[in-house]
Amino acid sequence: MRLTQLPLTTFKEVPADAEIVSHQLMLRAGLIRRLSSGLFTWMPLGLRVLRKVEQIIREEMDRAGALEILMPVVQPAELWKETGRWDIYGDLLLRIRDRHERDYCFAPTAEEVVTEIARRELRSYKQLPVNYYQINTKFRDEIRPRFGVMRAREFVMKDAYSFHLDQASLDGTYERMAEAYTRIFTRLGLRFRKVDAHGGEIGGSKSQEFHVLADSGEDQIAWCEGDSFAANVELAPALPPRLPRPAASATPDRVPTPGVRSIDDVAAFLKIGTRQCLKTLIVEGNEGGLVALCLRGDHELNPLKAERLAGVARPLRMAAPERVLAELGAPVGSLGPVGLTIPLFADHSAGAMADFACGANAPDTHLTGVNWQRDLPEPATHDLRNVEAGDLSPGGGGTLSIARGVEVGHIFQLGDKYSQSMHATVLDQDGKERVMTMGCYGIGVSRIVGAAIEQNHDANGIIWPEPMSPYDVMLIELNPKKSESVTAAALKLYNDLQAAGFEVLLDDRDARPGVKFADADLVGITHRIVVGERGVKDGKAEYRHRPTGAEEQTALEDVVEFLRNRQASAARG
RNA sequence: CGGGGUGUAGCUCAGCUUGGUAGAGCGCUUGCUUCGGGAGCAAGAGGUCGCAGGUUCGAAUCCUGUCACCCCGACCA
Repeated sequence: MRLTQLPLTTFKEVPADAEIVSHQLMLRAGLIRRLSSGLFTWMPLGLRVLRKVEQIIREEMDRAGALEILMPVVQPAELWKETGRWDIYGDLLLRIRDRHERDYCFAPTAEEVVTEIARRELRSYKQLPVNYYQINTKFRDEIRPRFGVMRAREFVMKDAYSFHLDQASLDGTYERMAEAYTRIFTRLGLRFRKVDAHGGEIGGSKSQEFHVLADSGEDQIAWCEGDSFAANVELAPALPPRLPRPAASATPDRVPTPGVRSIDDVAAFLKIGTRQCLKTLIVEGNEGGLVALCLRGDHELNPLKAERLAGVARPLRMAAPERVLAELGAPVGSLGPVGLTIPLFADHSAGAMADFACGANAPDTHLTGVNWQRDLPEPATHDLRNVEAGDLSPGGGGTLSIARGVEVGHIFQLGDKYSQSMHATVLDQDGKERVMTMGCYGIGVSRIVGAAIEQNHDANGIIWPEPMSPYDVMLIELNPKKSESVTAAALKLYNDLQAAGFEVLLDDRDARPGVKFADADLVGITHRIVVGERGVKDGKAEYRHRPTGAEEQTALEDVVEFLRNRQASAARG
């Protein structure tokens, strides 16, 4: 493709409504254009990237034995009513009505439709297992779309659904999908991690997520180098401290702390570390009352863990500050476990504290030198906090590392949640009707494009992992109007490279060199070849590798060979 | 949906407090000079100031309503 034929509009300035780099760069490089909140047009260059991602996914899904189908994006309400999700799914589901006043929705996912297909098509255990997949548009009416393509309302997802007679078969396909995903993200050239996850609202039991590592990621994941432990921080168990609680040594004291509220304030005011402070959080109980949760001051509450406690409301809700003040007689900033009459749960680490500071349950007052057992009853301890870097791994192999990630893939074992309610059955060996068991496997295709940029960019622009690069080669001819020999050399290279199977983007615009270089960096194509008067005189072209910035000269007639070697060495890794 | 903020040229923004008939930089068009990391000069095109009401002799500016977008929270590929 010649740039004179492709109207590429790039921006020097950062669009005001884009917050994260990937969104900014995608807009600046002309990959996408926003139509409306959470709705984007994929422009020619962006679409090429999206298609490359799709293709790799398609190849690996096919290799893993999955069957590609294409389901409607508009789905009838009746199916969703069968599983009950018409009512449960809520406002995320975009509902529409046709001319006959019949209800439909725009697919946020396709369990219902695929289960409908399966119950019609699959009759015998001999046909199982079957794994259907599609790469298709989804719509979720997110409360707050943001981060460009990373959380759009309309997006491209690869969704797969497998059907089995028994758990063993499901386990097998689940593992094959985990392997396929690992191959996909490896082939895409992304740094990623597979972690244990919780199933969310889709239901089911076993579930793992694939995260592209990026500092801007919304999720935190924890893993241990020394063992196989890897989990979303939501799920990672925090082990009780190894050392027993130190003996009480301080004498209890009551300290006026006017205006001191947060743990940081308390620690600073008392001139102690936040880990010497105990924080008391009040959440709603499941029978209308309140429940207290105690954590070490430097720890963070894990809501998922807390809502599993007996007596705690699900989902977890923090108690309103007014209610806390009214029922406990102290504002949120001055609470502590001493003398509390509501049910109390302490995190393991909180239970291991000695001589700690905490609120006194009186306005603007704190206690210091407090000790369990001596000053208040021994608490029931549970795992209530998020793990932190340096915590012991539950796998026993050492300590945990923590990083941020963007969730780009999620695999689940669904069990019979959908097949049961939709009565998707086959006959088994004994001629008995059996409800199939299911797995489902998603990849956020369009999100991968954003995540890849989050992970791979510099001050000048995007740095595509080679497999995602919209073109193989960015060919730049410098000052085309000035020198016919340059134009001729560039054109010959353009044709030769294409004949050799390379996808080439030729910058034949009548623009200044600086503009071309800047655009090339912004767009981020892996290999760049410059043909200019200087080099052409000596029969040379100049090569530059976008990811490393490494430059080399090569004879014009050797460029094809040169790039072949480059690609080969990249493929070897 | 709750809280905060913004809507002025394709993009980034100024002008609004104190009403007087629309601006800058980048981009775009044309010409000349330039030409190896976002050129210079000159001449242009381009905006019913988000929309609708209201106040006023007069509204981008003040008032009311409305819509859109962005940020913070719960959700997720």
